[in-house]
Amino acid sequence: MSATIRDVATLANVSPSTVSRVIANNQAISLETAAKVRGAMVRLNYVPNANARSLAKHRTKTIALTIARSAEEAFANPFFAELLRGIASACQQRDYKLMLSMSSNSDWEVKDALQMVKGKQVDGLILSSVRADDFLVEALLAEQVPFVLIGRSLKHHVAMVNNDNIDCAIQGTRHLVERGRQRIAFISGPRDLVVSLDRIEGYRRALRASSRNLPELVVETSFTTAGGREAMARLASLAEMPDAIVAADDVIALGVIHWLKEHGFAIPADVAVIGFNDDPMSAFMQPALTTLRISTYALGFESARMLIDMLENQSPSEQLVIPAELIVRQTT
Amino acid sequence: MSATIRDVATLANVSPSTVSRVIANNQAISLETAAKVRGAMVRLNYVPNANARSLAKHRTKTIALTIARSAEEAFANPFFAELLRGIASACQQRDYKLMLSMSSNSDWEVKDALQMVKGKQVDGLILSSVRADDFLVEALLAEQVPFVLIGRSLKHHVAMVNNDNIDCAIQGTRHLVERGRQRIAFISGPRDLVVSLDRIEGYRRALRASSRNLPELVVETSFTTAGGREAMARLASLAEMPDAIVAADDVIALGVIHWLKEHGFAIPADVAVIGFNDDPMSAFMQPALTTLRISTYALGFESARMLIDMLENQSPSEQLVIPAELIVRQTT
DNA sequence: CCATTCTATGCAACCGCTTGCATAAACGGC
DNA sequence: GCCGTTTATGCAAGCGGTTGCATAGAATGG
Repeated sequence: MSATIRDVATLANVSPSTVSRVIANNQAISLETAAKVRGAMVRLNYVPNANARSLAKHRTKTIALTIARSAEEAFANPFFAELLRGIASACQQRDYKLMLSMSSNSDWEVKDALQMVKGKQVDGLILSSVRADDFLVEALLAEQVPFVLIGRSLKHHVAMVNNDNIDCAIQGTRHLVERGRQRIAFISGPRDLVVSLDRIEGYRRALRASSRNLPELVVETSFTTAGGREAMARLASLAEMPDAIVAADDVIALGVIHWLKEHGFAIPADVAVIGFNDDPMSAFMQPALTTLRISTYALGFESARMLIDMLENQSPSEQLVIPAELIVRQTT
Repeated sequence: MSATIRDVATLANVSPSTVSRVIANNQAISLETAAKVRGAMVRLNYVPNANARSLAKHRTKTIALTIARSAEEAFANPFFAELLRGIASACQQRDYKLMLSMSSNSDWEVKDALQMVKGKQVDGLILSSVRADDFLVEALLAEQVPFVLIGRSLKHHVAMVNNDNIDCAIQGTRHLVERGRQRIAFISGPRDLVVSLDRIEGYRRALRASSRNLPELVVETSFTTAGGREAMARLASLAEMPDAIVAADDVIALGVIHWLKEHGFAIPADVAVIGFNDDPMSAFMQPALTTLRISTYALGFESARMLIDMLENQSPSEQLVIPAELIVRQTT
């Protein structure tokens, strides 16, 4: 077994409390004693037991990210990789550990998240991909668990970091309207996610605002490349094919582009395409994808920072909106 | 504060030990008592404190994945996303939690990993991207920490799951040789990684085996798209430009292709390209990328499974090699 | 019917660290 | 030189579980 605080105490000829105070950088401890104890710690290669510490202090310095999809699917989308990058980076800066929780079904998700927090494995949660009917949010609120949302809740005022997805969709759609497109279709992600509802809403508003009486055309699919292909195929089988697509995600857009190329359509001449996220690959596609850069990394970084702030200073929960930007490239 | 085992005990009119035994599914407890206790647990919404439990049992049911790059870079490459997918899935199956540790510099990496294990936050580690001079492996070995490697160690016999990277590179290179290419260059990832050394080795062997006396041409870059572009630019500035590229990673290959298209080279007519990994995007690139499918997901899944097996049965450490497959698409 | 074994449960020590309170020594003021 | 502060450290009771050992009562056997 590894050395305990008692071993250190014995070696340094002090009491365990003193060692504990040295660890905590308590000012009451004299410099000589502290030095003596530190010496003993390195000599014994001592590392404090985090469990014992958490048990006594009621804090773990660990947060968890919950991803509300099955492990099988979650990371197929680069969005999560980017998000994680941002979160990990903030954790590193603040000396927090990061746990991951993924689950496919909603019950399991709630159970797992609650267990981690109530079981005192983590101090708080970051929730990604918020559903419209969010049981988890309600459960966490009921249990007074500190958490921050990536996205926004339809019903509750909670800490969150989000994009203005309605506005994003307006920007993207308006861009196509301005390019003179006549049949602008929207390919949405799953409609049980708030982000999907918001983007659909923005799309609709932009069309209505256009004063050109453009038809609304919304289809739903999953946030995958395959989903994009399939949705595009459905749209293409319509009486009149769209001449522009707003895809709710870059990977969907990738699928769309792939389908279009395979079937001999020119982009953007025949069909213009616009995506969401500005995934790292999007600049490198052929043709390079016009997209809404939502700063996924910042979303992740800020959510972790906010959560840790809440945990440490009990500072009030914020509502942060990360600005997005339309990146015009070759597909429009 | 949430309910403790004592609260449950009081409510159920038994001792804490009995409750503990019910939690552990101890057979000695009578069915009635167990039912009574379970009733009390749900009534109190009881969740055992994982810290107290770990402290007493010396086990956490948590493992960590260490990623030996800075948080900033690690997830730019879809390889890690796929890997994580596999690991998370195995953890879910076996009811383990997953922690993440990322670090840019080697000292920090060792410190962080050791701290997690010696601090009893996790029971074992999965190490990704093994360096040639692996301090971490040696440190872990010295401390008798359970771990499994993704990749292989040059110096130590340890639990690992790997591809036969030498063979992969041979397959890929031979494929180009057979297509009659004359100047086959290899773009490697950082040479301090074992995987890089192995792939270079395979490339060399394949060329030598070709009996056509083909020149060896190796350049090094990072595992990024930008790295691929830059490396290709370097190769193109040579007296004689290569007519085939083996890229040690699909994202590198993507950068190569991008550079080639921009500069008006036809693929594969002028230059053939082959990658490694079969990232999800690779099938969808234009032209679709020929690549070695190394089953990244399986790599992750198996490594977690193996680690948990070791942890639970003290079963001997295995050495697993995941087969790879050459996927021929349009770039060769 | 009593001794013996078995079954189900309780007691209490322990896992390793933190922290409120107590205290001895050092200090300062008069 | 005495007393009230201040300073540095120790004591011991937690934090919330687990588990070896003891034991009361039930079951078994002769």
